[in-house]
Order: sequence, then structure tokens, then C-alpha cells
Amino acid sequence: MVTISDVATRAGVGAGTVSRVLNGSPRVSEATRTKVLTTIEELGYRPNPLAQGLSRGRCQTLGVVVPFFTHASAVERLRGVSAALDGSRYDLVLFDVEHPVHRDEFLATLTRRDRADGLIIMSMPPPPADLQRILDGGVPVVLIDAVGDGVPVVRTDDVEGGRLATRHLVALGHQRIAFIGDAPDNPLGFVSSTERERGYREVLEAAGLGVDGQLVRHGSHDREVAHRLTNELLDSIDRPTAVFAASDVQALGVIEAARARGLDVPVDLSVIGFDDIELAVYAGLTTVRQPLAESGALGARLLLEALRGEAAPAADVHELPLELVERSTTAPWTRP
Amino acid sequence: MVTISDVATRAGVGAGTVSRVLNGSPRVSEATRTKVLTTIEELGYRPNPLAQGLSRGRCQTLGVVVPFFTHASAVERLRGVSAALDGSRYDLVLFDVEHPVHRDEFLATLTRRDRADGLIIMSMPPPPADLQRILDGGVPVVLIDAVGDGVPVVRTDDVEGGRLATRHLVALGHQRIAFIGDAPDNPLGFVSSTERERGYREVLEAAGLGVDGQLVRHGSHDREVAHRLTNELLDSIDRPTAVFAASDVQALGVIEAARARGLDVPVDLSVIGFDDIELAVYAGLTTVRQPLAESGALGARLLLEALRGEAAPAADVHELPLELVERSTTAPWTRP
DNA sequence: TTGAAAGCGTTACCAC
DNA sequence: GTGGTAACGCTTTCAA
Repeated sequence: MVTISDVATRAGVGAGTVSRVLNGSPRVSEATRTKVLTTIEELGYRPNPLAQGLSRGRCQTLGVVVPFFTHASAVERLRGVSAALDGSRYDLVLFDVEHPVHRDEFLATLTRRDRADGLIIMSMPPPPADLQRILDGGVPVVLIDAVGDGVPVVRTDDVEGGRLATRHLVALGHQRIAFIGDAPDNPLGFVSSTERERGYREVLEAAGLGVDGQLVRHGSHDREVAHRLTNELLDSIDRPTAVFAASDVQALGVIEAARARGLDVPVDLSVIGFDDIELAVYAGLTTVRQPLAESGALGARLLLEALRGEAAPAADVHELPLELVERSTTAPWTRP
Repeated sequence: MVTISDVATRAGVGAGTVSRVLNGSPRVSEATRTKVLTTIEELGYRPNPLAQGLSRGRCQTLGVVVPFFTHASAVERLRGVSAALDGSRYDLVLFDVEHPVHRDEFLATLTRRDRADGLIIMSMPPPPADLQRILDGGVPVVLIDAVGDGVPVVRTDDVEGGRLATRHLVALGHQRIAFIGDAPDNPLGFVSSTERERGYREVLEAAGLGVDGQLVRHGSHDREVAHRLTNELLDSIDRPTAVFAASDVQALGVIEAARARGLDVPVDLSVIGFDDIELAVYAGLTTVRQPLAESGALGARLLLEALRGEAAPAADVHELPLELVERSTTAPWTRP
């Protein structure tokens, strides 16, 4: 394994000079620079990232704490992060949270620049104390799809998204509109679904339709669970004519359940989702689109910026736009 | 930031002793062990991974080189890897390859234990010279869904998979069976699709149906491209009655195209995919199932094993089973 | 069983 | 401009 001093010896210079060349210091003569550069080439030398990290006090690594495969949307966001990191000198370390203990473990150990130089936390609001400890450790944090104090946040207005979806259904003449989403007290603390539900409730109240508790169902973020919840809804006497699902994944479960019992979507049941994941296009799903990949990319850019400036990033809230995408799973309600 | 010598001083011992306690050396008296342990607790000390890595010559990190979001199947595999790493002391570093330059760059720089202690390479057969260089650097490699010499391989028999799918269609009475898959000369060197195509060709020849070059179409691994290719197929006078798509993602594009022109799947056109991704269940897609998450998990376990033994892992080929899953996109061909 | 000290490969400061 | 030399925080001999 060839080290910096091998290069230095061979080139007839000091290790410091090689380091300066490596790091583009202007205080190197053109002659030595080229000599060092050719020697590096000859020896096939590459700096040891570990040693650089130890010496510099940082490790050229960005951590992403993410409920990885729980949400299809997380994957799309991750793609955005990855794309934004391309060309930067940062490696992407994945901290996959499938369970609250993972999150707590990560949050407890990622408090220093030796594990990750910066952190993106997705969809899980970190406990304020943990967040503060991380920031105190000099690790900048960006939150995506979650809110927290003192750090940049990339988010969408989920309440408004809930309104958009519900208004669409109301405008189509639906009066019995159900909601299927995550439980408000879900273990990882996701709040998006609950906020969308709030928008749903607001619009129903405003439209004078009121909220029927029987039409609001909660379960884990999962196609099959949504399928089951839909069966419950459709079993009732006074069943809904439309369902607003808090995510596309759940909406697909709703459609599946409806079709399984011979109902036509959208004739017998309108379904609207949220996210506009890749699959929504295929399924012809009407949904509220949020720019998932873009949210990841923006989060990564904010983090890189903070890292570049070595300053704490501005704790701005970056709100990404939502947009209703009408496809073919919603239709006007024609009274029986 | 509290270091090992802070702990040592406070506990009234040498740094070496603290290190021994940390690493579970038996050569520590019970008394000092507990004293050190409590001091660590008091100070909230955590070892610096960078320093450990530099000293030990490894970094407690596993790299996964993956054509990340090009294939839905990669995400499922990644989930398996992540799950298998849970509880191990390794961090997961993602090397997302969206372009051949990425792959070459990673393969060139991952040759030492300072970037990753071990490597999983997915779906992309590494150039033998690159692979050898990595192994020479003491970095164990496991290949998933790709083959290579001298390293453990986790794979499926894609030729047989192609046979399974095609035999199913032949058994249903189809005679004009199309194939849609990746181009054999695709930039990242994926071969699975080409092998599945080989199985397809074999079965058609064996059945005396012959292979009509017009019915074989290649394009990038993408729903929309498959959609377009399907349109080409369906525009022809003597159009196919069934399509074997080399992946579920592509199969969904086929179905989309067929339905867009008013064809009924499976009555007018049977479609079979490959992989059995999560979405296939929703879409009711008949497909050849391969255990994706399990492949990732197995690959990770093999790598951990190799790392544990500090020996080069046995260059075994682990072949995972394939299974035909009949759902509702294939049906018998009833002659017009 | 333990402490002291020599690395591990870089960076960065300080003289020259 | 450049070389020498402390760090950086840990592991691991080597003696004792």
C-alpha cells in the first residue's frame, strides 16, 4: 500500500508538499507540483480517507437516516439525495430505520463528525434533545418531510395537500368520503398522514358534510393493511363513495380491495392517493403530487452548502409545491 | 470531545487498558474492567471510528455497488442487505451507479480496506481486472445477480427462468410469443435479461414454434420504453398473442400499452413478467418469482462471514430458486 | 495484568 | 515555497 511518504520520497520532497499538491494549495511551485503529480500517477497513489478524516476531523460522509423501505416515497427521495451527491466528494451512508430502536441508536451515535459530516433525517421528527446534541457536536442536520427547530427543513404543506384531495372529491359530488392513513401515534412519529387528515377534516366541515368517525381508519403504512381497512369500510351499510388515502401505496390497497369485491373504480368508488410515486402512473391513480426526488436533492444541496460554508445552515423552511394530478380513479358521484 | 485518554486518566489507568476493555480482551482484571466501564459511562465516551479504522486498517463499513433505482428489484435486494447488516457493527455505504463512469470510478477507488471492508456488487459484472485488483487489496467481494471468477456469487438460473415463463405461455396454447428485454449490449453489462431471452429462444425452438426476430424487442429497463416497444409489436399485422417481459417493470409497461389501445389483458394478450416485485401483487401480474430480499440478505451474510474469518470467502455459487407465480395476466389462447 | 510507546496515513503549523 | 514535526484517537506490541 503506497502512502504519502512513499510519494514524497520518490519525488524528492516532503510529505507536507505532497499534501499541499493534493489539496490544491497555491503555495507550491509549478515545477514541484508537476513532479509530485507524475509521481502520484506512477505509484498509483490514493490518499487514505480514514487518515484524512482523522487528521481533518471529518470523514467525507453524509448520513441519511431513513425509514427506508417502509415508504416507497423514501426510495424516491433517496434517489434525489444520491443524485445531488454525485460529483461531490461525499459518500452516502444509509441508516435504515425499521424500528424505533434503530432511530434512537443512530441518533445517539451520530453526534460527531467521525461518523458522518452531515445528516439528513427523513420523515421522522427527531426528539429535540437528540437533535440538539447532534448539532452541538457540530454535525449539520437537514430534515426532509419532518419538522424541527433550528435546522433547515424541506417539506410540503400536508394540511393543504389533504385539502386539495378532499376538495377534489367534494367537487365531484361525493358526500361520504372516507380517509385511510397512518395512526397518529405510529411508532416512528410520522406526522404527514395526520396532517393530511387534518386538511380532510377541515374541508369536510367547511363543506357542511361533517366528519363521520366511522369513515376514518388508521393502520400502518402498507398496501395490505389498507386493503383490510377498506374491507371494513365497504362492509358497512352506509359505505363511502370515495376514499382519500394518505399515500399512493395505501391507495393501491384500497383499489385492490374494491376490485376484489367486484366494485368498479371509479364508478362505484373514487380513490385518491398522495405522493405520485412511479407506480401511480401505471395504476392511473389520481393523486396529490409532491416532488419526492426533488425534496431529496434539495435537502442534500442544503447540507452540502452548510458543509461548504462550515456555518450552521439557515434554519429555513423550504416548502415544495403540491399539485393535484387527475387520472382515472376518481369520478363524479352519480346518486343511485 | 472525550477521548480514550480522557477515560484513561479519569479511571487512573493507561489508554491501552481502556482499549482492552473496549475490545473485550480477557487480559483485564475484573476490578479495572468495571472501573473503566463506569468511567466510560460517566463521561459518555464513544470510540472514534476513524481512529479505530486507521489503527486497525479497516473501517467497519460495507459498500454496496448498485444500479440503484434503475431496477425496482435493486431496492428489494438492498432491503435484504440492510436487514442482514442489522446488529452487525458495519455501516452500509451506498455506491449508486447510474452511469458506467460511476461504476468504473467506484471500482477504481474501492480497492482498499480504507473505504469499505467488503463489497457487494449487484447486477453488474465487474471487469475481471478491476475485480482482481480489489481482491488483491484484501477487500472481499460478493456478487449478487452477476457472475465473476474467484468470488462468491448469489444468483438465479435466468436461462431456466426464461424457460419457465415461456413454457407457461406455450402450455397455454400461445404460438406467437414476443419477448421484451434489455439490449444485450447495455452500457452496464446486465446479462440477466439476455439469459432469460436465451431460455425463451430454447423453449420456442424446442416447441417447434421457431423464433420470429420481429417478436424480439430490446430497450432500456424502463416501463415507458417497454410501453413503446409494445406499441411497435401491436402495430404489426401478425401481432403476438403473448409477451414475456424480462422484468415486472417492463411487463407493467406492456400491460399499460395493451390497455391503452383497448386490448384486454389477458384475453387479447397474455403478459408474464419476471422478479415478483411488490407491485406485481397489486397488478395481478403473472411472473417468475425470484427471492430478491433474500438474495441481498444472503450476499450480506456471506460477506460478513468472510470478514469474520478474515479468509477469502469460498467462491461458491449460491443459486436461489425460481418459481412461476400465476396470477391474472396470462390466459389460454383461444384461436380467433 | 498493566503502562508506555510506537505506529496507522494525513494535515497543518512553524520555521527556514 | 518547502521540509520537519506535532497532532488526530486508537490499537497493539513490548516490557515490566
